[in-house]
Amino acid sequence: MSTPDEAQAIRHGGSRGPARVSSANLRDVAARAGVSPATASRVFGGSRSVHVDTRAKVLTAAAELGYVVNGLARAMTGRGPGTVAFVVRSMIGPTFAALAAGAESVATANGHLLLISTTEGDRQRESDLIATLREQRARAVLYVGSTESDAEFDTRIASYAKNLADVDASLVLCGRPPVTTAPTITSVDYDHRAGVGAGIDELVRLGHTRIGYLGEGKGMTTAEVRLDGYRTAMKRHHLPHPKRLVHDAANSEDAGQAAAHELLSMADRPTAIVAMTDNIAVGTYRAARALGLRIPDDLSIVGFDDVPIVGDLTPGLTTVHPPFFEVGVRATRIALGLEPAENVLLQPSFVLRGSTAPPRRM
Amino acid sequence: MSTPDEAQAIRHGGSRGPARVSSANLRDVAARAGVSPATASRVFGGSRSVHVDTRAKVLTAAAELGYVVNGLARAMTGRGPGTVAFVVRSMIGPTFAALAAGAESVATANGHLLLISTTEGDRQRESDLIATLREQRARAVLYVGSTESDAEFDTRIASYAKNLADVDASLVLCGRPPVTTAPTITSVDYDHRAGVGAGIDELVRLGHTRIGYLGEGKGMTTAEVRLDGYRTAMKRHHLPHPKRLVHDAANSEDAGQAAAHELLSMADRPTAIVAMTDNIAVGTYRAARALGLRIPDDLSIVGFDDVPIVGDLTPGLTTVHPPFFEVGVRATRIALGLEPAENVLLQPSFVLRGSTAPPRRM
DNA sequence: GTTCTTCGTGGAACTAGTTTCATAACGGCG
DNA sequence: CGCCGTTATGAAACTAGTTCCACGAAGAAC
Repeated sequence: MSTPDEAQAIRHGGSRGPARVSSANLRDVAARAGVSPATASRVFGGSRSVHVDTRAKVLTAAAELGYVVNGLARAMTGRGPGTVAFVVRSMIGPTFAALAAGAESVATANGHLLLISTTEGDRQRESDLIATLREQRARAVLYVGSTESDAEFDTRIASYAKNLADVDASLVLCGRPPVTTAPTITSVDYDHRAGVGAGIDELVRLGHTRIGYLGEGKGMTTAEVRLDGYRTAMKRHHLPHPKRLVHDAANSEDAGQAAAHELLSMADRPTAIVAMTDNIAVGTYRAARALGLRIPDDLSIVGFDDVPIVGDLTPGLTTVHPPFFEVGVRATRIALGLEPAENVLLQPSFVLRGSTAPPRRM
Repeated sequence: MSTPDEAQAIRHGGSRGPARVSSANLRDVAARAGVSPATASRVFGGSRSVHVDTRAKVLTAAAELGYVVNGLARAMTGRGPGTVAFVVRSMIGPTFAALAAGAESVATANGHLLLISTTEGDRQRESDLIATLREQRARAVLYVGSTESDAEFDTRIASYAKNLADVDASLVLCGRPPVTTAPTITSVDYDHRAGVGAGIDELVRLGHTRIGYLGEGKGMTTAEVRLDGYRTAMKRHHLPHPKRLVHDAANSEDAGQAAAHELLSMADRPTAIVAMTDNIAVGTYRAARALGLRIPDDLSIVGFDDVPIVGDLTPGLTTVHPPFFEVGVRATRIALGLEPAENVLLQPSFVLRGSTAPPRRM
């Protein structure tokens, strides 16, 4: 049916298709160099005990054949770079990049590669992804960001952790609190409560007593913790924080604007607003403008995230700067076993700009 | 020296070290199910021709052993997800995320994984990275963003392309112009010249004749193309564009501020400034404020990149919105061979906001 | 009732490196 | 000069799946 020659032709000339017939392999190189595959392997594997002349012969043969070590085959034996996976809901958004950059720096420094995947909040996609990462023998998985705070999620993440542990991969939560029902899963987070608290401390210091809050109230971990930070701080200062002062707003400028408009339209509107995120704070700027309120004279605003450019708003937004890069670094270090797997809670810094001032009528 | 039992113990209990002894492999599963490895492979490989009963037996055995397909071994035979690599100078910065998101969406949709690596502008690191990606048999490499525009770079990128082609991987330039000396390397870019041109058209329409430019002038591809867009548009409108109107500024707010300060301190200062990037534009806002110039009354400003929040500055920044996501999508499609490998030049959109107005003294 | 398919399955040969174990050669030391 | 340790190397057995080829059995067509 096909002569050897034809077969040869097919092997090398095969037009397309998945017929990935990489040019030369280690055995070819070894043969051409007149050594055994074992010796050739030693040359590329970095073993010291290869005679210089032999090494030269192998290297020459490799160059002549255009040989490239097959990392996939190498990976099977545990050599070569491993992968660290960065699993996040969405790449768009300010918080992602710095966190990923931190993770990447550690991964790279340790000879690993960083895989980034988004779930888009889709459970199926998420679980397929974990399955794939398991199969690909990812060394570590960073599960990044806020998620639903319900029992179903807790079960899900616990099962991911277990599944990954089966293949010696670790799972680290990143930028979100630990899961109470699965305390063995390490979390590297920053102190949302302290961040919001710092904002409120400053507002109280300035003399504010009616301080509103805009943000999601339920369902997402980050949202809940930040709201709790508001309530806790208000309590600490013995200030009232009735439900009317807390309006629900998703993390977007438009949602923030709408919620702020409502909150600021009340007769006894607050003199200051703490926003769950800078996006919401920016929406609050818009609403305040639309209502003819001056910032910070008529309304003080505190944001959270310290998104770029936000300092150049008029006035610059007073906000909380989370240590995103550092979170990425620490999470990856823990995931790779470079430091003990203990929950980490990093401190954000408070960035005082122009959007906060004493209330007008004191 | 070691009895079979001890060996067994070592095999399974091996404390740490690289002794990645994953629990069960395909042969174990096959043995337990009483079938051949070939049949077991068919079950997991998705081949249709396996008897339902057999399939069930294999699946049961796999479950009992906690078997997880080894994607690394699978990858060797060309099956399983491939990887698309996203190579970028730095992850920090606004342009990166949307581009990566576009790339990821296409990669994921086609069953691939996205690897992200930064070079930090380090040649050694970059070339090591390409070598690694070659070894790992990445299917496609997206080389993202601006780079030095010198002959050395052209040589370098051409050699990357060749090296990658050796292992059937494609290289696509992404968000930067083609390399003239290596025309076989596909580029997916957006029209920087047209973007800057649209800004100048608008300024001219408003009556401006003295229009300055702030940005890097030489050395980086994106910078050169944008500056060229300025010069070309000015020429088209028969407007003077002497060197004095063009000040050098790196892509940062501080650099922009410094350069803008200089430019605006001239006696015959321009009535409008086109900034290479929004960062520089924000710096220009600062400089204008410091000099007591009102925007847009005393000075019109046009940015480039449409970074988030920039619309909420006072006034909102008129700028150019590049189709980052789409660039990522198209580049990945081309890199994966889903569309013909032809250079793509996408059109940015012009976003008219409040930082542009007629000059005061016309 | 025989031939022709088709289905299900196993054996063995692939994908490509790494590593253990054994052996040979060589130099140093007694 | 012989013994011992080191170095260099190869054969073969690993890492784990996939797939071609062949064979038997069952059902379908003639």
